[in-house]
Amino acid sequence: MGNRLKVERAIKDLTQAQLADLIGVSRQTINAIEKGKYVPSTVLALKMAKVFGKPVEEFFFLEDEDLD
Amino acid sequence: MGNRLKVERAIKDLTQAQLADLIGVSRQTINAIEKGKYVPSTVLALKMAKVFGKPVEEFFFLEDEDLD
DNA sequence: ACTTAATGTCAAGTTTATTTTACATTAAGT
DNA sequence: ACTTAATGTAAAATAAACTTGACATTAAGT
Repeated sequence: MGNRLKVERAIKDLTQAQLADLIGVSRQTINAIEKGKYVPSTVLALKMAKVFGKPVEEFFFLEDEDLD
Repeated sequence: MGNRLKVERAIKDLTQAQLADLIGVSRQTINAIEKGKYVPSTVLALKMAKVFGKPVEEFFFLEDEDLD
């Protein structure tokens, strides 16, 4: 799965730590997700959508490797 | 997190087993998600969005208990 | 009442997300 | 060059997602 977290954070002028705080996870979790190290839960994705003010699909998207 | 999976399945006329097959998980996983037993990964949510032809937010949504 | 498809559920096991702590690296400002 | 904020990364521990297999319950049709 690909993501545009860095860009969305930049738009809202948020550090990884600030975003982590806003959605209630650790800073390392945000970093790992942003780096594509693992896939967040849907609750996390929805919380981010709330913070960024746009739908999940605009910053998380399926890639070839995700297709069955 | 709440969901409208049962309704979306009905619209597409899909059984839990068929949906499971389409997105590459077990039938029990679909059942558990539908029953709110656990929260799926964002990849799963995006795959469902693809099957249902609508954004994630239309069938998964935050509830009071999800708010920090 | 019988059959069958669909759904619900449970237990045990594996994999993956997430936390905490801690330290290294990068970027920016002064 | 120095300081500080931000980011990257890693190891160990815990929690949660997901699988498989198996069985119980519900719904619908005949």
